[in-house]
Amino acid sequence: MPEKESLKRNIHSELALFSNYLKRQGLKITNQRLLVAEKIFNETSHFTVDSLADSLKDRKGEISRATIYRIISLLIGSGQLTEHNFGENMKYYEHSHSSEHHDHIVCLDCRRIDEFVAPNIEKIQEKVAEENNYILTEHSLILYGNCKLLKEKGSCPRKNQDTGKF
Amino acid sequence: MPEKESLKRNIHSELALFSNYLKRQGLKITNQRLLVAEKIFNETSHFTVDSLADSLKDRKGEISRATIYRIISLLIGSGQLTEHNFGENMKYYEHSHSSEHHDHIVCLDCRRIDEFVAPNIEKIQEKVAEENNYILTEHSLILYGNCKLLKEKGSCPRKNQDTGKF
DNA sequence: TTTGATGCAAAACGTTTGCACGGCA
DNA sequence: TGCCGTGCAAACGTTTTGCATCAAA
Repeated sequence: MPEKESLKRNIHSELALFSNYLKRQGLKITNQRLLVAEKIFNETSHFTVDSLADSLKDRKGEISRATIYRIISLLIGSGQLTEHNFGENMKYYEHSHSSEHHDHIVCLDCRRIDEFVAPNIEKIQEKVAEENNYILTEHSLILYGNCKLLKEKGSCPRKNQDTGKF
Repeated sequence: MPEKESLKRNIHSELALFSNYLKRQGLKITNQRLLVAEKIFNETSHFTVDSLADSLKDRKGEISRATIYRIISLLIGSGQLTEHNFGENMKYYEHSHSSEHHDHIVCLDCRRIDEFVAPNIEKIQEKVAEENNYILTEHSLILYGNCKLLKEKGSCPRKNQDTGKF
């Protein structure tokens, strides 16, 4: 797929989407909201509130954590942000691109998070839900393991640049 | 399967297993450890530290939360307890019976948690891990939805004894 | 001008830990 | 007796909230 180009283009339409959402809800379009939303739409991977706050520090006039949390709620409400629980004490977030649904595989060595798509699993999930008399609305599938390549090298360089967290 | 009978029998062997584990580790066998372990082995479903603490209140001499947390760690260490993240801020636990591995389906109406077994999914997971160059060590699959039966009845009675979460 | 948004600090929440006391081995 | 386990309260890390101030509409 065409990478950089379509990414840039999407950020504008994502911001427009978000603005429309705010208007529709009778909410105000503020600098903070646009700034945080843009930052999030530019993220290429999974992030935490902590890492987001860090990456926003250089912006003129820091944005408070309280505000970041509140904006994250809004973006989840607008359907543009997805929340993940990777078994830690803090939440991870991911810009929900309109692309295909995916699940995650997490390396227990270095906390690297990879994505994969498994249409077969999705189908079976539907069947399972049906069998159990549930109407399926969402799911969370996380695989945990160790990257083979890292194993070969002994351990991962990222393992030691540890933030203390994942 | 034969229900009540085998359950009772298992609790004794589970307690023996736990005692042996403690001895092997050079740890002491205390009243609190036996009491909490027994309570957990008697649980038929998923529970939280909160619900566990509640159900232990009537025992002579309450057991402190700190101790409960510490005993839970031990039971996870002995392989007799499994920790789950169901997307809430608190952890759920489940006595890991030696029975077949299962995954969970959670009702967003009433927080009911059902279990299911899907060997096909397990197989695909192995394949996915292989394709991504991971050695799979564990996984978490949670389906979220609404029980059909509850839908038919309008809503679930349990829905209103809400804890405010989910 | 009006009302909602922000920043700050404090609270909330589940969980962990330091420490003095108590009980198993 | 020695040493580990316990209970208490305080600490912790993440997230939420009350409130006075600020800015979008």
